[in-house]
Amino acid sequence: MTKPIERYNPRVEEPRWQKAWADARSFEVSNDDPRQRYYVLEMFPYPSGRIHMGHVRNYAMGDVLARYKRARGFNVLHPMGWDAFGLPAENAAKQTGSHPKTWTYANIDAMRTQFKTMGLSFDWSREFATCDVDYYQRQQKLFLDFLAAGLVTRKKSKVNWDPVDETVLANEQVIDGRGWRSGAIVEQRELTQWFFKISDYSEDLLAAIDGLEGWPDKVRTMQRNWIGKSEGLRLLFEMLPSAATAATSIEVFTTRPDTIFGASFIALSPDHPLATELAAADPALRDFIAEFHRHGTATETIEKAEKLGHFTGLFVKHPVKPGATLPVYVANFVLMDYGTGAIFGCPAHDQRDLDFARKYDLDVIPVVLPDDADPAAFAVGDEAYVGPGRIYHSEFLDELSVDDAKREIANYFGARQVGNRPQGVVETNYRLRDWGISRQRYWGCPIPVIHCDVHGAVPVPDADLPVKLPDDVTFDRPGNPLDHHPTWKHVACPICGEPARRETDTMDTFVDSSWYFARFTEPHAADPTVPAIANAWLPVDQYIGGVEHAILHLLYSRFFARAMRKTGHLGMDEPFKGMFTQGMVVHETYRDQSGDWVLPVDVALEGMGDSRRAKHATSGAPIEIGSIEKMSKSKKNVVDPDEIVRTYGADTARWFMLSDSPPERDVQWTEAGIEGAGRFQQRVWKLVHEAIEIEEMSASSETPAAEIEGIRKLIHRAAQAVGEGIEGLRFNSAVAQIYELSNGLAKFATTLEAAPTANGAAALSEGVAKLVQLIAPMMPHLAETCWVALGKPGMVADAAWPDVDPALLVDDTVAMAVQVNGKRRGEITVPKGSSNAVVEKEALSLDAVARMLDGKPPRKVIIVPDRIVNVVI
RNA sequence: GCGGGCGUGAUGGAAUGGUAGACAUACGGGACUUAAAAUCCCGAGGGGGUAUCCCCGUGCCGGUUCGAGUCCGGCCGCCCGCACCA
Repeated sequence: MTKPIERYNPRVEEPRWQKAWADARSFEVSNDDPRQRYYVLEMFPYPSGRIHMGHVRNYAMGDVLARYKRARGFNVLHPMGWDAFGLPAENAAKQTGSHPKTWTYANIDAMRTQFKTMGLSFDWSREFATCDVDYYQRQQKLFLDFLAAGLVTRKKSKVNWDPVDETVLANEQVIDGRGWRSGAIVEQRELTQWFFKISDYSEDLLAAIDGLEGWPDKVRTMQRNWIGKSEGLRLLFEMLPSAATAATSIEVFTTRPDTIFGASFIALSPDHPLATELAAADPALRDFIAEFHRHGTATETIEKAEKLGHFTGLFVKHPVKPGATLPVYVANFVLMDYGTGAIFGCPAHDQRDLDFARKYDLDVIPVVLPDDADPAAFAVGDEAYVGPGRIYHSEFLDELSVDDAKREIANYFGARQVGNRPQGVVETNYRLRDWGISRQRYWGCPIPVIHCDVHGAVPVPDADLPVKLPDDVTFDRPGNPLDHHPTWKHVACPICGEPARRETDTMDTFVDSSWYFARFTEPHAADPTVPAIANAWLPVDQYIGGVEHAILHLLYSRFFARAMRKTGHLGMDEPFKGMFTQGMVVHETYRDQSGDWVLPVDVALEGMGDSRRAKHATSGAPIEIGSIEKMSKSKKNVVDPDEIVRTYGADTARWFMLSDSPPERDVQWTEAGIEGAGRFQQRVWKLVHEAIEIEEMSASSETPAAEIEGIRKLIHRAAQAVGEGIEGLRFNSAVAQIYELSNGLAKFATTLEAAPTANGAAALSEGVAKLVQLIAPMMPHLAETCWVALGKPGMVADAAWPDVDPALLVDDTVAMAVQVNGKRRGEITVPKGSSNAVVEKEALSLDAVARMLDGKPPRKVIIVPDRIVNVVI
């Protein structure tokens, strides 16, 4: 090397290229571009004010794909916006006195700046926040259209009340009895709420999952389980007359009508109307129900073992055993909001029923015989038998399979009458409930409805949209500021003009994120979408986000697509063709001797393996190294992206995030890892300069053609493999391919420096130029700087993906492993496509093989052409 | 409890049923340096012979196969999701 190369300086180069891309509007996309479209979208963030490493990983992945697809000639839509409504803004208002709007937009500005330093290829001209009036006005329009189309309903319902956030939570937002955001124990309250009728689409949402081939199986399974379809029978039991109630029958839902001959009791939910009625005259039952409500859903995980019941004194007729009766209990394990809120218990074949029967000493009658069991000996102990088998002890169902018996008994009850109704009706039930969207909050999209004493809930006329949030609100007392506002809610009824009240509830923020992907296709349109344009872009080709949204957000968005289709805003049912859930960013945790968490930047590490020790970087106090966990502020195991960008540059951060782990798995952030990524950045830079200098050297000899071909094969194979890796979102293997190419080129450059050749320099130049293009999606700034250094025209961001010469992907000769009895003993190199006879002869003549054969002929020789030889002796 | 996934060197991880450990990180040795950093070269699954040879090896046990990290069955362990849904 004749002169030292200056180090690549990302602090200078990165801002320079970010400006160049912005000036050239490189990533702004036109809806009129005739090229094939590709829509890549990462889940938009909540504007907390600072980006974190999880964002860096998420958006780096999407950016690689977007830049790659651009290089492949697609018209790529890659937008960015803000999921900007929600409670933190109100909490900040309470704590700091700043207005939610001010706080939110300031956060957005800060995060936008941070995103820009990452060099992400977003079309910023399409940016919006869900709290923009422009956006939520259109969301109100969608609400009204859904309402008109019968997709919205208002009903009184028991709701999950979060006492800390003072708001209602959807079932899905309650995790282990606690609010998903506040962590407070959730209480039950009864309120009138607005609902989207997502359950109308239960079957459709379930069936369509089969077609979502670009989704992870895991997510598809989670959605199926969430929708929770089960097929069963609604069955009427006639009651023995009782003075306690006028009711004459109890309706149950069961998926196991085949076990009816094994029934030994009826159980009602504590919330069942009949239970409520009976409790009025039965203090003990009243206490039982009250006790149940005290526990509610909150402690269900703890008390799951204990099945408790209260006998009502009522009996029903056994529907298939004339003269027999079954006792009616109220039981704590029966849910009111699933099926009919009542069940029949068959203890032999349901674990819960068995636990209950053992406790209250009820009959356990087995009626399903496992296939190889002895009917005389088979008995149920502490474990119910829920598997397949033959029905027995069941008269006309005997000998049938479980499935056949279900059909038979359904027909039997279908043909009988109780009162004026069939005794049994086949019914499909879903776990999926309607989506309650009412929130008693200020910082959300106002529900555009006016309540009139005469006309009830009246939609706000389209012409009166938007219903804007008032700016002059205060947060000095609990509850909803919209409700407290002196004037905002007082309006005239749109029908009669008499004084009326605005709906003061706002929408669940999941509504905001259920259609933003559609809005991005034409973000400034007067209507929510321009269907022709939205339909051209959607579905999103590749959606990328965290697995924590695998159920709710994706299910709601799928519902929205259907609802928007029904109301003419969209033309497809499924919004996301490809879905990818990336893993988290994790880091070791550190604690000092008083048990307080310590930031990684304050920790000094030494040693390795079991002898690793940590101490405080400044005080030297000992630090305990804890488990590796998701980065979180509470455990302080966080690394600040700004800091990383300042120290190493955005490219290095992106590269490390992509290189270290498969994208769907968690990636462990390590100092060593980021440093290694930084070194690679410098190696590329150095290699580019070596290639330039070698080109300028005078060549006295020629590199042998075979060697040149070897290099060119390396180059073209890497290009091929990197492309395939990115297409398959296997970024880590694409990175490995780039490393191999770079190592190979560096080695070649070293030999050329000693003995320069013209043809060698040309091959090296080709390789380095292609290398720069291959790294461009991942380290775009470095690639641009190298591109200029190599004297290439324009920007690499606009360059086409390198062509691959298919001829260079195949070899004339092939190395075949030679095994003896399945164990590798050597290798032969033969022309590709060699006949088995040639291969066998070569293989058998290997020393190692000949030695093991010891003069005897092989028993068998298996040859997989061009792959492997196995000699069996 | 039910459902899904995963178990490979010190570490992250590669391997259409066909040469296990690519690539990276960490580590060790060497070169350069007054020294260090950086950089470059070399080594490396374990064990034995110490040369170029042999044995063992992808959580454990068994099976299918000429051949199993990969497929099948049964265990063990970890992770994720759902959780009284009749």
